[in-house]
This record gives sequence, structure tokens and C-alpha cells, in this order.
Amino acid sequence: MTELAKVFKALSDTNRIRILKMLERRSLCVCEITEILELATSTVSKHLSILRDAELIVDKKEGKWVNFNINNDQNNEYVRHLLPLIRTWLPSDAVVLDDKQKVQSVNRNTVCGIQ
Amino acid sequence: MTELAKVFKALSDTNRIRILKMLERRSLCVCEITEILELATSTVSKHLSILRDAELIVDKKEGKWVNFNINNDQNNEYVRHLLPLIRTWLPSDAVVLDDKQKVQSVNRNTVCGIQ
DNA sequence: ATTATATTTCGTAATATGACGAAATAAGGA
DNA sequence: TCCTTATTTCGTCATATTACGAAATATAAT
Repeated sequence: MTELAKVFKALSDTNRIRILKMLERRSLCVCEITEILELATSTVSKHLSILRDAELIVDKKEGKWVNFNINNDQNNEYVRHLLPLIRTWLPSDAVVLDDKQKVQSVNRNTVCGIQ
Repeated sequence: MTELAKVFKALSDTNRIRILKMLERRSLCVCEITEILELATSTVSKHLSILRDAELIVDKKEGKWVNFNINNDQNNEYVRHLLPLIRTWLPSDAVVLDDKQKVQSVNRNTVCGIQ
């Protein structure tokens, strides 16, 4: 039961819902998500670790970057059923639409580590 | 989006999941749930108000008692999809099974307000 | 090797949550 | 009416969560 509660808890924060909805578009690195959410990098990293602990997302180290993606494994029963539902939800939420728009234009090479 | 987060937050606590699973058996009053969860009445009342605010349950005042029930209205899209999923989950969770067993035997007339 | 970049971990502060008991509210029965 | 019962609300405490910046870690580029 705690595992189910953990998944729901991961989904109970609007910033984490925004991250999941963004990842519906494409995989993203921490700095791209940070740019869109306008939060500190450390805060975004924590949100991502909570989503990963709940098995809602997976990460893959690729060179300089860690790419985060929706977890498409079918291993976790809760995640397997919830992610498709979430995909159908919030189709016209202003914030979600704006975030997804930004996902199109954001570029990790111009966004990350500019001094 | 906050409404969706609210539903997930309501579902993110194990005591509230236990309440929902108990209500799959039959409607219950506050004192019956209190008896099974072994929490203070005020705590259970708070949990129930969180579940009600999320539209996961409904209450109906009947004489001395307030009976709580799963919300079977189809008004809330999130609740409409989530409740059937939850109903299929945790079919063999020890705590949930024990709680449901107790729902069979608990009686509000012998449980409530004995001095 | 040294420097720069990307991310995570740590320490900390503000706020939220979950618990309790006591007081308030509401309804039923004597 | 007065007392009992069922529930909610309030005040409070301990713990959890979310946020930040700074420091640590890891990898890439020079």
C-alpha cells in the first residue's frame, strides 16, 4: 500500500505534473526543465528524483547530460495504468500548453551554463 | 491542474487509501472508521473531509450518523477514472484485507459513545 | 591537467501535513 | 428542556515537504 501511496504522492505536486506533461513531448535534461519551470536546479533535481523513485520516469546518462523520460516499462502496475490516464488529462490547461510550447523551442545548448 | 493535484494528494496517504478500500464494502460512519483505524475521531474526520473535498467520497446525514460512501457520481473526470482502478488494486494487501474483515463485524451501536 | 558544464547532495528556512485533545456544533432521546 | 451521542472545528505539536544556495561529484572540453 505504501508503494501506491508513494506514486500518488509523486503525482500530488503541480510542478511534478508539469514535468510529466512536458515529457510527453520529448525527453528533457534537468537544465531544460529548470528553464521552463523557473525553479532552482537543485529543486528540479529533487522533483525528478521523487518521480523516478515512484517509477514514473526513467533517466539515462548521455554524455554531458542526463535525459529524463516517461517510464514506458510495464513493470509497475500503478504506473502502467496511471500514465496513460494522465496523458489524456489536462489537454487544454493553459500552463501545460505553455510549458509544452516552450519544450519545442528550448535548447539545452543555449540554455545551460551560460555565464 | 490544481484540482488533479488535489485528487492525487487526497490519495497519497495510506490511512485515506484504507478508508476508500473499507468503503468498497459498505458505507461507514466516522466512529466505525475510527474504531478500525485506531486514530482519534478528529483525525479521521479530517481525513474524510480531504477525501470529500477531492470528490472521492460523499456523505449523507442520516439521523444520529453521517454515512460516508464512495462517490459514484460520474461528474469528476479524475475520480471517475481513478476509483475503478483503485478498486482493482491491493486485492491481497494484508492491512486492507484485515480492515475489510473488521468492516463486516464492526457495529456502530456497540462501538460509538460507550462510557 | 585544468577548466567549464551538468547534476546531485547537503544544510537550512518557510510552509504544509498529520496527529492529538478540548471545545464547539448538531441532532436524538429522556 | 436537559442530557447524551456523533461529528466538526480549533489550537497545538512533531514531522514532512518544498524551496533555495553552496558545496560536492562527474563528465566534457581545452
